[in-house]
Amino acid sequence: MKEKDLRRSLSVLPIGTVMKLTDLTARQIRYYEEQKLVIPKRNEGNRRMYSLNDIDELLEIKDYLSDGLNISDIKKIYAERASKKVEEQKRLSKNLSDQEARMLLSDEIIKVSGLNPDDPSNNSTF
Amino acid sequence: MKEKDLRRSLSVLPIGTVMKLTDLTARQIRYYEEQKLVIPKRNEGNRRMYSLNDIDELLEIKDYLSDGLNISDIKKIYAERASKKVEEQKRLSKNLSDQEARMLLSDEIIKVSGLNPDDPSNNSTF
DNA sequence: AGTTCATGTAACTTTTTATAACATAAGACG
DNA sequence: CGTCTTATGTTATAAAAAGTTACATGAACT
Repeated sequence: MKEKDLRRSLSVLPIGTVMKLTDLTARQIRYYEEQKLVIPKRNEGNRRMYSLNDIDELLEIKDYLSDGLNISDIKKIYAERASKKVEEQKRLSKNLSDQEARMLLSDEIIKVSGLNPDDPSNNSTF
Repeated sequence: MKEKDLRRSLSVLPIGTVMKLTDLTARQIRYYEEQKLVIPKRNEGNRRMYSLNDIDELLEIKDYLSDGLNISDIKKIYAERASKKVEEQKRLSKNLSDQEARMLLSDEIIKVSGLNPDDPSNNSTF
């Protein structure tokens, strides 16, 4: 389900909302960014804008920390996960047809360019 | 799917985000509120906070307006829809057991009280 | 020509967020 | 024990975002 991924990766939430949703302080959220754990997009005015995926990551970090792990432990977990993803990616790319490759590319373009509010097929944005 | 409804009704988006998502100006969004079409929640600092449902309504209003309807036409459509909902509600309430009624009530309480960030069953917020 | 509707714009205030610097409690550790 | 590190709190200051209010305006209607 590709569309859901898109929605979840839209950076639309300001830090105040994230604070409420995660029950973290702004200080904590910015600190985890400083530690390169969750790096939000910025809007034109330099405000941090978070996605639903970012929220999930922050909640995960919160859990790990309360379980006694420290930031570098968490970084290791993320590194592990990332390398697994790369492997999976390699495995998949072996049997991608040109057609499929084009589709994935267009998905990426949509993600980078943001929403297209005039597209009438976007009945429900989320 | 009740959980999805809850997510969609969470007021988490500031007006700036809504502007981008709907391609409406702040003036337009506030005007539709003045006309009682989409009335957002407010945060502690009096800022308007919108839900995903609000976004959908705004997009619908935008469509209707560009189709040549005016605000009072749209109000009529909404009134129509609301009365249908009331009928449906009446019809359903006929065969609700006490058990079901209690469940619906607890759903309402959750909605009104906002998120419970400490509930460990909330694995993914959205 | 005058009125209404939907929207633009400008002025001014309050709230939110950013950055940076200093402070500190709790553990780790020689 | 004293010191260092880690994660977080606090405070000061600046800038961006958003609130309200009032006035302006083009298009459509009568």
